[in-house]
Amino acid sequence: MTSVDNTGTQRFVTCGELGAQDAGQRVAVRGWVNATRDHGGLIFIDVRDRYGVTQAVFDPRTSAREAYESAAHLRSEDVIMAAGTVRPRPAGTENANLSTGAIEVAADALTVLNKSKTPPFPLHGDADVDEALRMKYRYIDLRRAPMQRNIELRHRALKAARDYLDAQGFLEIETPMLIKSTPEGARDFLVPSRLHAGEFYALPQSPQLFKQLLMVAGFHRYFQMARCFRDEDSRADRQPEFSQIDIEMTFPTQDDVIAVIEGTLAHMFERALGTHVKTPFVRLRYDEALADYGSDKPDLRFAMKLSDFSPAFAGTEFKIFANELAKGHAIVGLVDASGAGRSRREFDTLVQTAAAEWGAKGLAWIAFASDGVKSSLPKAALTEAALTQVRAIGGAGEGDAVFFAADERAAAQAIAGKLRLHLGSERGLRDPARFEFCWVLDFPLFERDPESGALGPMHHPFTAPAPGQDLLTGDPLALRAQHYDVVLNGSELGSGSIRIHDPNVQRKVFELLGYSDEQVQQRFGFLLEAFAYGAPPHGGMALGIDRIIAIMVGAESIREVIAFPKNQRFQDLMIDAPSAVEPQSLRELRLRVDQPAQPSQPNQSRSQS
RNA sequence: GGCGCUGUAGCUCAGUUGGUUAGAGCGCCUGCCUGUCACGCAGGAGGUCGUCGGUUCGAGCCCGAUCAGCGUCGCCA
Repeated sequence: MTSVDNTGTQRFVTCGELGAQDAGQRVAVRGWVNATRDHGGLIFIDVRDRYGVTQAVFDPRTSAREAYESAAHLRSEDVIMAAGTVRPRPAGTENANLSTGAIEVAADALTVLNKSKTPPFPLHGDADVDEALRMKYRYIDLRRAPMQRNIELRHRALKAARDYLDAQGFLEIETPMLIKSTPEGARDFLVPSRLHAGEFYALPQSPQLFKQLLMVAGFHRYFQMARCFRDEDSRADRQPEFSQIDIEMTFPTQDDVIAVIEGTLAHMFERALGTHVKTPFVRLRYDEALADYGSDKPDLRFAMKLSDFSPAFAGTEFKIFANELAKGHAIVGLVDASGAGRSRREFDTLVQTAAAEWGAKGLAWIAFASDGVKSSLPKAALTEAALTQVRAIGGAGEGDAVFFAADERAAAQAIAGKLRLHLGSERGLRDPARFEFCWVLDFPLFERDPESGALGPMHHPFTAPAPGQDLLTGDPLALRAQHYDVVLNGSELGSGSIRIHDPNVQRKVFELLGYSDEQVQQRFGFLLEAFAYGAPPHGGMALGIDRIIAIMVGAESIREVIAFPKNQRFQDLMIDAPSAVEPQSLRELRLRVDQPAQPSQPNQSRSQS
């Protein structure tokens, strides 16, 4: 092993910075062995770091003998330092795929800083490696170029958001992680207190109450890159801990908050991606979003709006539709342009998908084919008047197909909305490189739990009702909120609202939600107390960082943009968490576990050592 | 918690109707190779077919259970 000389005549450089202008310079590169090409004579070593790849060449005629022999034994992922002279590559051997492809380092010295075992999976190439294996060796997975890109882009985007918000007068303020558990909303992660045996902290589901108190405290404009924790059952693309850009401001109108969020997002996309985002974003009312797109987070990358076909079938004697309409339900559908050419089998598959995956009771269709009208519906439904109206309502012509879901209006819209997304994907209309933002406004203040029938907050119980409504008379479900969602490509990026600052209004809302005075006092007493000491009007928003970055980089999963994510069962396969603790720890906490300790066996089937 | 898919070499995957010694590409090891760049060529090693049980003369393949991973729904103010 040859040491790099320490004469100070060499310059340490990254693997991405050398170019033709550096020819003749004496340099040392440090990094990982990306690939080796041993020609028996010449040995090429690709050295990799975050910045790129640089080719080092060892030549038996010019390199020190020790260095040359050492180079012959290099393997993937060894960590080395190679020193030598930068020279242009011989004509015709330049590599246009590398930023440093015009030059190479004619290496005469080599230090092996650390050998590597053979990595458990290849670092280059596009092979789809088992995600559990990637997670167990996340530090290796993160060396791969796409992951390095994702993590760096995340940094750039968050830096852009910080810079923008700072320039707008927002202060970044941290809020506590050990807080009080409240039974509303998602399940809390609990942290036992040793000093107060039998009592627990909760990890925050969001800094919601603290940011409101910061407004009461007069900080005017607050933001935080906040970590949030929710102990819910796992689901696709959900992490037990996730990050939000949490924002709150004093004396805002809804438009003020919207302008700040639009500016923040536009700045993030501009600085991290180089993508110009048009502002202001399109605004949709909640009812309008549901009616046109069957979703409160519409994907506006394509049109294909839904229509209400109820009038077309109002006069027909087809029992199923007639019964639904008699119950006040709706027949919601959409036109599948040029869809009449689908085979019977394709139609059947769609109908089955609708039933199995979207919870549809049924899905009817009419195809206006060139050789006549075909349909899953019986003749009773297909009167000339009905067909004429279907064409008129949907704007359907020959060659088109029309789908219909008959159900309660909200359910029919939801099914048609899912079909819309399905057809959009099928037709390649959901281009991940396009970014279509919108706002959804005028949400209801409350929603009814379909099972318990109880009234619950649509957003959270601190959301202010729209002005000019009487809270105490009339249907609470008809009340509108000053609540707004920002949506990108069919994903909700964030939710916000103008908050209630009047303790009397807050009490009325709690009352409508059915909270008893004792419950309110116990859970939110400190908030009402604070509001009694001069609470300014305030409002804000929280943006889901992981989702935003995932959409920016076109990743399918937020796990691709989180350095150390947990798996679908919320385990960390690398450090093996969660895991049992020492009995002594439990004794100190005065806890007894009501379940025999499971011997920890993470990743059993794949475990190597 | 429900449902679905998957589990074969270090990695990605084949494996026919249940039938002799379970294969390929990449990786790994050895040798050759002086302009390659995921170098090339030759040879070699490497397997509890996730686990347990059952059916069978015989199971990678069929049946049951179980574990694990992923997807999806409930749930997530």
